[in-house]
Amino acid sequence: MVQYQGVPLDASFAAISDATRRGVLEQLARADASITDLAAKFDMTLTGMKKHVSVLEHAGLVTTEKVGRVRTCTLGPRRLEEETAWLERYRRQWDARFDELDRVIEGLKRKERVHGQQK
Amino acid sequence: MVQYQGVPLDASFAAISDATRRGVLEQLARADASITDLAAKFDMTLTGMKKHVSVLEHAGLVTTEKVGRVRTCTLGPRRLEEETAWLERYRRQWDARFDELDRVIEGLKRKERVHGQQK
DNA sequence: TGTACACTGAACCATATGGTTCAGTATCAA
DNA sequence: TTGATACTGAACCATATGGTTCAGTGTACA
Repeated sequence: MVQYQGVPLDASFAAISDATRRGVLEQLARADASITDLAAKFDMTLTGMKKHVSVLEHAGLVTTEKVGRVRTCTLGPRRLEEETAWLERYRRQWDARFDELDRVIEGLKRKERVHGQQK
Repeated sequence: MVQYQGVPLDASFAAISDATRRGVLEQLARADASITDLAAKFDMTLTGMKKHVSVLEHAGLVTTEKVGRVRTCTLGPRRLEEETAWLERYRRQWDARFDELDRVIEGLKRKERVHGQQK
């Protein structure tokens, strides 16, 4: 099986499998924000939001920097390129698989016709 | 915030956040398989593999049909289109965000130059 | 008929997840 | 210096996850 060497697909797909975290990413795409900002926006405690941000940070999707009291969150370096690539490859395989099935079915139909003629 | 009405992004992203399940999908892209086949391929008990297949099935990524003793697993109807769309939209926002940052930085540099001249 | 096979469900286990509260620490501002 | 703000870490909770074993049920086949 393919090993996806060092590519943390697990971590990033898990990170974006949560609606709150997807929302945080979209928010940060509009503007940087503090933990307090995000906690307010998503109606959650600071501690709760901190955990979500940590998950996103570990997945490389967000970077943070603390200046004074405030930790500012920014979109991280990763653009979900490997994830997009995986999905696109999967879709190509999916298409290929169903094209193949179509051919198999066509083959069966053809055989059926021949069979019918032989009767 | 966007609501993704009825679109089970959570379920599908969670489903593909597991390496075993991604492997199962790739396997099924090559050929249909029984639970026993998959369990053997991924060195797992039947019960364990059944659970993974159930997760994929609930996410609409796999369909199964039991004939006699054997449950055959096939790629499901969903091609991860919504998921791909979400990722692509995110990447566009990411790009836009960093273009904007570039402009801001350019602006600061320009100001800095003007400031320097005023001294 | 009897035996082997393929799956299924229940129960269990360890760990992770998504949240909270509470008790800090550090910083800002008056 | 005092008080408010912003975060952080520990502890806790309920539930989910990823796996197992064990005890079935139903099917195929000699």
